[in-house]
Amino acid sequence: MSASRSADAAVDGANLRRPTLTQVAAMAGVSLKTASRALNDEPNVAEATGRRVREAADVLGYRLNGIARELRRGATSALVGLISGDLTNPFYSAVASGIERELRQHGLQLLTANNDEDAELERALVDAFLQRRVRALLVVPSGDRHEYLAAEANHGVPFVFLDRPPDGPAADAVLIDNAGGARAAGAHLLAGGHRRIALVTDLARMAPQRDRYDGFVQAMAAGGNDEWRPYLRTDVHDVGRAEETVRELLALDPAPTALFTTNNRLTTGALRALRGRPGAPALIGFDDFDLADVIGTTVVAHDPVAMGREAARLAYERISGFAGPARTVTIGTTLIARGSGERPPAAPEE
Amino acid sequence: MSASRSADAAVDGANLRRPTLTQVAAMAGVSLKTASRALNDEPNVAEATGRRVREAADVLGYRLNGIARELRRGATSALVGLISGDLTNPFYSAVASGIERELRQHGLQLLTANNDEDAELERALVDAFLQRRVRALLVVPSGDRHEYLAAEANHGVPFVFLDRPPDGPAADAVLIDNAGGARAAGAHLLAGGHRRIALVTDLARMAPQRDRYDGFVQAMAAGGNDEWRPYLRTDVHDVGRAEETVRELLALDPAPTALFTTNNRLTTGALRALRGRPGAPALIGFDDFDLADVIGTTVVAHDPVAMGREAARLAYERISGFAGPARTVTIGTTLIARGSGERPPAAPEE
DNA sequence: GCCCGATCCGACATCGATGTCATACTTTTG
DNA sequence: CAAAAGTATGACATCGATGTCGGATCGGGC
Repeated sequence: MSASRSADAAVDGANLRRPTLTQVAAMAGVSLKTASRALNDEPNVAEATGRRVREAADVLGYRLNGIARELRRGATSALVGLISGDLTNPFYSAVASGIERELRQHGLQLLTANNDEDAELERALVDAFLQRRVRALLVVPSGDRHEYLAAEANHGVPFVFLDRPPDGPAADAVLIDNAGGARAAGAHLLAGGHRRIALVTDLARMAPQRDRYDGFVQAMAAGGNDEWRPYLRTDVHDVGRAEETVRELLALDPAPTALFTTNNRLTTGALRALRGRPGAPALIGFDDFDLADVIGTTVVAHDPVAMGREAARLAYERISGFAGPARTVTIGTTLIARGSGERPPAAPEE
Repeated sequence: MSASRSADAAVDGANLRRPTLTQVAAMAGVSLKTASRALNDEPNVAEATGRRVREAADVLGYRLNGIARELRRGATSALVGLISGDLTNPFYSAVASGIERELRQHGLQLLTANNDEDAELERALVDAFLQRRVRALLVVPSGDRHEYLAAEANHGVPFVFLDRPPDGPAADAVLIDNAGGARAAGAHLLAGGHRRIALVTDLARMAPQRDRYDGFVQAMAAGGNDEWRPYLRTDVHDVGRAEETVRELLALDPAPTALFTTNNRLTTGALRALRGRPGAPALIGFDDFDLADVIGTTVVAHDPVAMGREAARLAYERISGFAGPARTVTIGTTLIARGSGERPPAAPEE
């Protein structure tokens, strides 16, 4: 993850070297250390001396070299890394926003990277971040296999997992009550009189998806309903496929009278498929989204910004010295009825 | 923007010190330099020696100290900073995503910070980033006053402005064809037979808003329409206010037959106000958004991910040594008709 | 007129890596 | 077989800041 050769080569030509503290000191006619003292507002610097130093710094356009300072101060930066999926997914960007806000209060900076949902890349990113000496690392893991973190987890850099539990060593985590949310959705549809309920899920290798599946199944079992099984569709990963899948489901005979989509992407696909369709089935989506109120979509909502905030909080506590056992924070869900989930099953036949 | 005292104090207790190269060398029974050579795959290291060093590194859990390396290599990091508004706004997160993807190809890392639309904070962030020795700085300025960058712009760190032109020294910029897009929207509504067109804009201190206003006015002038003036509402900054404002507009007599909202937030507010309203006015929004197709909202679309990509490209060229004059890349807009902008004016009276 | 503590300042070591140069030991080569 | 060339290694300086410690200066108190 270091800069490519071509960049390294070119930079020398482009970046005029910035003035160093030594130069400032020279211009002010004082020693290096005195200049340092003056600019850091340390005590025991004569008024006049301080002024001279500050003036010199100003004239030269001096800017402290944070890299050198960090090295001297203990080789640990004020950075916290976040590795997640693409920020164009509002879930990830909301999480990032929550993290950033919380970190800022503690003078920490957020470094973001996209794992492209690729475990190999993710691993490389972790490595790069650790080399950068981040104070903590927040990860929304791409898949399930992250034992590779075991080697790191106990080496002093706190890890916090978001949305997916660590499967290897114990580590702090912030999770969503996936099963609970899905149970609520299932129960809500059953209560509405639905039996033929289609379940559309994303990749089963992602733990939250499995949990949502489980929750839904529990609700069905509790309601003594088995008619949903023919309408199960798993491992649907993008919006386009979701739209297609829902179209196919609607073409079945008998068609499902309700749909439960287990994340925002799938819900988007479903909404596209349902668009302008008379007698559309009921729909509940996991994850709230912008304008769901306008569209009238019933969702299982949770608070991704809070997730980020909590994760950052856990990380900060570790940074500050907390050494207790791994903790898990669970973010609750709320079913928000907006109409789509309350549509009754269509009359038996046409 | 350095870490707070409390954090600094606590860390010492928490972070076990990571092993240094010197320790690895000692364990392998070689000199510091030889260990360095071995781990960096430099030539002239005996096979057996290399193995011993790598083993020692492995056992100790050694991880190279990027901070020290950077200091030695030239005190310039592989980081690029982005200062923008809140990532929960999909516009900013899309921009960030485009930037991140482009940078990654060049081995650069993105450091993000939220300016909270506050000029003072923004300034502090710029300072913090420069101290961190970022290779380039991408900024979506909070306001118009950013002359404070003048001092920096010519000190070797390339600046790229996004969405708002630099008002001080010449610098690279990536802008949207705001006036053009707004003209198109205005013309589209006029062509649809509208005369009483409401214009709802965000804070006039933001250049893009002024440009969109100007474009709209040009379209009106070209169409010889003056009836829009009573329906102008400016400096509407959040979703709630936008919703309110639109409600008020609709209560007027005569009510406007069409609306043009000049960014995604305002459009969201308008959609809320219009929700379930029979005989709703036509609506065009600036900025495309998720599910606009489902809702059927006509928008002036552009590509924020491309904006990010272009900005990162400009920055990378500077980093690589390009020293030519400041460049401006303009991102085009497309009017996407989805229904809301094509609703005809209501019949004269009820 | 001398001692003492406070104040101001600077020389030097240090953080953890890499670059330069010197050196010991091999291997080629003429 | 001696000279030249090449390989493997280490000692030391260095990047730009901060921490330690000791020296100079100054004002007061006796």
